[in-house]
Amino acid sequence: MKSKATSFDIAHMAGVSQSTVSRALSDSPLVNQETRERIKKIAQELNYKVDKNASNLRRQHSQTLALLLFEDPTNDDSLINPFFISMLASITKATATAGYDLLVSFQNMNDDWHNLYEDTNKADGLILLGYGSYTDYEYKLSQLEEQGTRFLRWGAPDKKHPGVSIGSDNEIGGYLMGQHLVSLGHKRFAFLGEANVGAPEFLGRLRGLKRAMSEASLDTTGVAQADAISTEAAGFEAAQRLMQQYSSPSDFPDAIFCASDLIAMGCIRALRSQGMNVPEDIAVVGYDNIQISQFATPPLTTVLQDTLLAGELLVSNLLKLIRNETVEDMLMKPQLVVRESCGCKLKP
Amino acid sequence: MKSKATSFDIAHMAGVSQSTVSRALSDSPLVNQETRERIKKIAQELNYKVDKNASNLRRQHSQTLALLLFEDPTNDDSLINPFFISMLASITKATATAGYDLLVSFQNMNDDWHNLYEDTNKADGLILLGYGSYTDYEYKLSQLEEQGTRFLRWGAPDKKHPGVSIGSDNEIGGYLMGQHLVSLGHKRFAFLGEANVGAPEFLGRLRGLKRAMSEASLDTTGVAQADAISTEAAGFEAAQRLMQQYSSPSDFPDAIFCASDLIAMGCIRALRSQGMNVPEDIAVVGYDNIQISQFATPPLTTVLQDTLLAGELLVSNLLKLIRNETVEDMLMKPQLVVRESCGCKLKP
DNA sequence: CTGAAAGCGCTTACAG
DNA sequence: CTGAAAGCGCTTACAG
Repeated sequence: MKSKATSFDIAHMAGVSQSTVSRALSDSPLVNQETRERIKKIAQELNYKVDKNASNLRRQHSQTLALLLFEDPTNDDSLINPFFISMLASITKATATAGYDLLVSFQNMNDDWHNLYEDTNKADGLILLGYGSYTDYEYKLSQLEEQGTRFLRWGAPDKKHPGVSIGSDNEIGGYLMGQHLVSLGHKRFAFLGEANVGAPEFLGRLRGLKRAMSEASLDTTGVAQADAISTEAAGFEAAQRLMQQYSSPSDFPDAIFCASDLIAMGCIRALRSQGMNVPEDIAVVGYDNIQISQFATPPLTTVLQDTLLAGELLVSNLLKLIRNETVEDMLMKPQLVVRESCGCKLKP
Repeated sequence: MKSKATSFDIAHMAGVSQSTVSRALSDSPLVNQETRERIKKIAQELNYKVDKNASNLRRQHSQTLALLLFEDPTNDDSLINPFFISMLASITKATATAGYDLLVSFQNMNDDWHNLYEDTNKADGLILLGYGSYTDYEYKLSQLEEQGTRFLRWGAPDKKHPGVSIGSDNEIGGYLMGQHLVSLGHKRFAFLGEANVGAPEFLGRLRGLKRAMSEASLDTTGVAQADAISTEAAGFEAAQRLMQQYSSPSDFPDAIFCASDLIAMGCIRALRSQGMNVPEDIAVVGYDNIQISQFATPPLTTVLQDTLLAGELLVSNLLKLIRNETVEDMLMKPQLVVRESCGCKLKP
């Protein structure tokens, strides 16, 4: 294993100075075309690559972005939210397209965050990706801001929090779903998913549902609800708890709006285990349009968030921040995906 | 945004030399305890962090690992194999535990691989994670080896390929499943999944199945097969093609061994759409034990690969390689997970 | 235990 | 268009 070539080796072989090698390899117009080509050929033969540590140190930036994934602490590793995975994939892609590298780290919100990368000049900027409220972490966010760290947050814009955020409009998502459900003739609803300030996404979806109900002159006070984090198992349990709230099956809701597809799948399993059929006896819908939702039985009616676009926006806006351009909060509009679990094939 | 503090700033404030600051911060025993504490306190107040670029440049290593994920080119981003996701999570965790950072990149096997990180000193070693054969990439692997790049490959050990690999024993996995299926009384089998040299994992699973059949004196020549990559959609189509191979339903196999859980889920959907019930009419089993397999209808009998352990082994062995220790190929033993889709609740 | 100094491999003013 | 030189912020022999 021979030690790696440096720009001095190339310079020596090409009979030029090291500065010229550096310029040639970075395609500086300052260097003679013929010289440039000669240098590049030698570099290739030696399999020379610019040392990023040296280059970054000198240029004072790292040409890499860091992604901090905050998973619900109750989840174990195997249960990474599929929605995050799509985001991970699209962020990775967008980062590479922009010529940056990506450092990935799964963080616990309660962790020390020592590895914030930007502190150590390992990354030029941070993307924070997690469900839930950032309320508990305001101090950390303020600290980031104070240090001049460039970061972007996935989630609902919230003027109370430091930093810029890009998110999907959950209220509209819930509203679109509510409208559809109402148009199908459903009148009594239940909501499965945490509905508290710690889960602003879910809360927004519920709010949208209620708005659609109000517009259809339905009474929103009777919407039953049971807490669930975004897992299949939590959805299963929440559905069981929900059912116990009703004294008799005749009181059951027409439709259950689940705050995520994973919850919806657990809900359907719970209903089935009680002998109920979806959507014949009761409609169940989800949110996220995760990969398997279309293959569920029945295929899930859900709300799609454009993760591809989201990843691109996150990356391009972080890059803007790094270039010291101003960036505004953004809210993306989600889209309804109608399949079978809402009962639309049966009731209209 | 004030510019970041350097070790010289700390030194100035502490009234010591910069060397001492550097030593104190790296917990060198050479520095006086009281001095060390004073320096550390100042560093914390200034929110000082060692510049990794400078440190890495000086120490000639980056304290980071790179993960190159090779996805089946036919898949789009949203369809990342769930098995890979578990591996990603466990590798991330193991890397962090070892005090390293992780660079992640989704690569197309056909790409140029310019970002190999190790070339550019951005990473100390590489983990290659992908399904399928490395045959087409032997040249690139040799090149890696030639350059002295430390890398480890997930997959079946293959003496023909350069580098060390860590993998799961697919032949044993298939064998365990085959044994179980045979013990349940199934006699005629089909296999869903690519069975060619380009898919050594799948091939190994099929081989294991056939070994179990042979041991039970079943004729292995009659095992029907249809190609499928590891997606639900491919499983669906493959199952349809498979069924067309039989002239009448009475010829149908007793059990279909799918090369992955995703394929199995597609297969079940296809059978169901033809009016067949799983496992009453036909048993279907998968491989991987992905998250949703336990929630499928029916819950999937499958083979579990310990991704947590796999991630840890990949990281710890790569670290050994980096320390110039010798590392041997490893094969992990998979485990049978019996649920309902094999018909075990019904036939025994 | 501490400090002065060299040097990791680049990029980029500065001078020609 | 090219080269000599400075310097990015560290770590670590070397000398005391």
